[in-house]
Amino acid sequence: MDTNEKKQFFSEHLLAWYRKHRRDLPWRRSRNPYHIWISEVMLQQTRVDTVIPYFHRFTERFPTMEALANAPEEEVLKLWEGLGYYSRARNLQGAVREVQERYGGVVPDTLKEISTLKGVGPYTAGAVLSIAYNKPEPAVDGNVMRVLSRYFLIEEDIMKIGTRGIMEKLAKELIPEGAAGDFNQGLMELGAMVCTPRSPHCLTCPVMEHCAAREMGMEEELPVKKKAKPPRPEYRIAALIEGSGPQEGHILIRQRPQEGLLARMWELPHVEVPFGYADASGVPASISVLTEQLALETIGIRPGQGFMHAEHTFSHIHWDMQVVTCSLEPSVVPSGTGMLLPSHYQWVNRDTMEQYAFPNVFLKILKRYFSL
DNA sequence: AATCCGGGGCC
DNA sequence: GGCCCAGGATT
Repeated sequence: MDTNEKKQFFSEHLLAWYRKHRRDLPWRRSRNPYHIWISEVMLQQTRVDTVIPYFHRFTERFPTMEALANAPEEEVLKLWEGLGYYSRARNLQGAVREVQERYGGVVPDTLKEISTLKGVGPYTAGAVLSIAYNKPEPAVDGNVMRVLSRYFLIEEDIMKIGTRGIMEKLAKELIPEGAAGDFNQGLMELGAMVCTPRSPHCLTCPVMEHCAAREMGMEEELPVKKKAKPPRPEYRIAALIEGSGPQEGHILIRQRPQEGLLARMWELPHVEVPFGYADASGVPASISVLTEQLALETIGIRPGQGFMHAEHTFSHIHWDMQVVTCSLEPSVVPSGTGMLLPSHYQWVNRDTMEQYAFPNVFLKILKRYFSL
């Protein structure tokens, strides 16, 4: 059997398998390019089970591009809370506004145009074009690279930028006439359900007969993937600043800067401390770093007790955080300005905190504090 | 080409 | 508790 026959076998059997075994997912009930676009952005780096409830809430609140375009950014961020990679949400809203203004409210159906939109890279472009418009464009994600690397025994490192190009060329050749959407979804469905990273279910695979990796007994060794660098550790101390008087029952939170890590999300005031300050015995030393830093922002605090320890891993940073309760102490701040709250600070209680978008690590701390 | 961006599941 | 998964933007 030559290469072309293997390709044809693959395309035919995969397509038939998908049409029989496809999962009934919310976004597969829609032909709305906007809804399909939302699902593809949410599905970047995020598994199906996690995305489903977010997709329902998001499309219910923003059923049309007009609704999303006109919404305040904080509300979009709040609906994205917990999903991570928050620039996806900001880019999506920006791109939808662009579609409203530049494309008359219609998601573009050409590779050139759709690729100019914020947050729409080669994968998302191919996915939306093929699924929403049935255009014969490849949509190569991690699932697809795993499936193709195994079936065709491709041993290039999939973390390399050039490997994706090889995969896209191959994936495009495989698309059956008039069935781009189903075929691309089938490729991803196979990767998710059968051709899994570990312990692939080869015995139920529709293309096992001609899978090169399977023939060689190499299915577990593929795809080849260079290991990522471990995240660098950062030691931090965070303050649960408890209000008194009119602010009884409230905690002070602040909004992060416009750019960078967790941009514009809300958080507990906290500072990075040097290594060695933040372990259990080092808490007293790190507290003074916290007090001094907040004093510079005109927030005077008197540290209280350790409340909890929290860890959070990003792809490139690991936060190791001690959380302490504090009370306000205006006298810590020189020149008596301590009672004026900087505008990016805000008091919240267990009810009003619902209005602000927090990264998961702070959400956990606040929920425990308020016994939610 | 390398780094910056979250968060969750599996064993 | 350690390992794996991984698109897009930026530099």
